[in-house]
Amino acid sequence: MRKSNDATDMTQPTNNAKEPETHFARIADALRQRIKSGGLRAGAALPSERAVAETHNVSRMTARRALEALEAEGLAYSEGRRGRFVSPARVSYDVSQMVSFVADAQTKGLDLDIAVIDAETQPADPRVARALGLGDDAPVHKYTRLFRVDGHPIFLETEYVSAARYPDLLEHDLRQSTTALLDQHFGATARAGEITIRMRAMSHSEAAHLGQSANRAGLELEQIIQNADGQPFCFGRQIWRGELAEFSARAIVETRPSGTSPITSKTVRHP
Amino acid sequence: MRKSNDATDMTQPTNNAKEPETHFARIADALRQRIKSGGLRAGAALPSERAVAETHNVSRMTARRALEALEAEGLAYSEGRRGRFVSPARVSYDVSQMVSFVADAQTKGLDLDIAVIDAETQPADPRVARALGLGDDAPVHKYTRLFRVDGHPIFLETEYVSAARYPDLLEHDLRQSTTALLDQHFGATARAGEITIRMRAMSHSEAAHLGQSANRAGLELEQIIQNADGQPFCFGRQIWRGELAEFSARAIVETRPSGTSPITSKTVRHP
DNA sequence: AATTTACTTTGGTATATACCAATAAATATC
DNA sequence: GATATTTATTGGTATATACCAAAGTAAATT
Repeated sequence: MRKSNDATDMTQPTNNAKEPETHFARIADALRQRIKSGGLRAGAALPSERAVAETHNVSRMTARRALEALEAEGLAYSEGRRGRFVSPARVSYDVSQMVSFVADAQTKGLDLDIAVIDAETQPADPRVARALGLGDDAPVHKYTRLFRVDGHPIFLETEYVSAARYPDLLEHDLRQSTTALLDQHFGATARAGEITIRMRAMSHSEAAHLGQSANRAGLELEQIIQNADGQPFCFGRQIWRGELAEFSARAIVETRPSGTSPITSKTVRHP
Repeated sequence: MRKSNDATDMTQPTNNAKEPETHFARIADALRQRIKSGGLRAGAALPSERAVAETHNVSRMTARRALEALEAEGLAYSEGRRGRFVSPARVSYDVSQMVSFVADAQTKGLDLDIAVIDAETQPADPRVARALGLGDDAPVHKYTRLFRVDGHPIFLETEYVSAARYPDLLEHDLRQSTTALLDQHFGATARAGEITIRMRAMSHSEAAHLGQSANRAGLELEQIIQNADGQPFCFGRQIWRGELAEFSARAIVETRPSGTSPITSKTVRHP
């Protein structure tokens, strides 16, 4: 069952402005109802474009627009030429408590599995070198892994660590938490992390690994993991299927702004 | 100029797998180049669908797909029937240091302006009541504001606070930081916050306020702001234009998991 | 000079059609 | 019974066309 996305429309200034109510929107509404009412549950196949076109007496392109609308909402996803399916519930990831999704997923009892897509050692590019505090072209281990929950690909991660510091890392089984691995075998304990989250489009190959069609938007999560001395020792970049995830964090207001300087408001354009 | 989105494709296992190279993809490439090379800078209008169709000798629908691909990447955005334009650089928001975007934006010297869309007092719905620790149907102030940076609508926020605790809040000018407002006039000081970030589609009216076409995906940021006693006093929901923002956070690993129990890896499906 | 009117451009929606490649299912072959 | 082979289904791409409403521009009118 889908976790109700109770993000009710925020802007209802008492007006019940009639929605455009185009043709494809009505069809999308109908399908949306079938999903919400439980007629189509998570994992179930949606009717094909041609089927929707016929039952609603519209052209296939219009049926397609309706189905794509559901995709955009995250209610459904496409598996290429296999068909479209109802999305499962979102997975929550608390980024401020733990730096490892694996550990977080474990405590929640999720059926997680990890596949190693690629692993190699190569010179660090400028961005990676900067993040890890290494010199340019310093050797780094780079490994890409695909994470699945209940069989659904959910995100793709590429991590970088210094090859000089952790020489035989790639000899270990990478299908586990690397923070745990680095902790146990190399004494590198995660103490803090800097995380950046942004929305961006997936590349062709990323989309392919995640079972998505190209040009889909996803969430990129970039993190630099530091040890007790504040030294960064692991840099990672994840691309998540945006409709399947949500990230939570706890913020602490440390720097009590002295007096909280009066904030001047700017002019308003639509008064 | 666009901040280089140095999210280089993560999955390049030495293979230079030829991209599908469809017709619309080639056109998108050409436009992408014009943007990256500076030929089209932030704010500039992209050629219209019909213009692209003519110069590349394709149908308008194919030209449209190319332009929509750029939108999906965040390189461009559509302003309805006004045309498509090159996106400005992303705005960064540090969610772990400050609970207020206004304060964060100020320190960065951004040209921020706030427009009040709606403000009213009404009984709390269950979700809001739960977040604020109030009884159901307790009166709350609800106000919706549109935030712009350099004239670009960037996010829409609806906040809820107890009307009983802060009776005349709506009498004040809401075109400023409400955390500052609550702090100065009511002694409610933000100390911590719980934040959730997820990707979702915008509603029609949200998209309209943000100058977007319908069914666009955006980033929802939900936050519960607490005072020094851990009591929640402000609940807010923001919907951001995903291509214009990025969120950063700092995580601290507090609970040192004793021994870091060995993590069993699951079976891999694509070995 | 300010306002109204007419025209043009633009993206959004919609139809009808066509071909392709990957997938899945049914069928024939060994 | 396991293995090829054929067939049907599906989403992805592409074309050509058409109408609409909103937005911008130019011309005519007051």
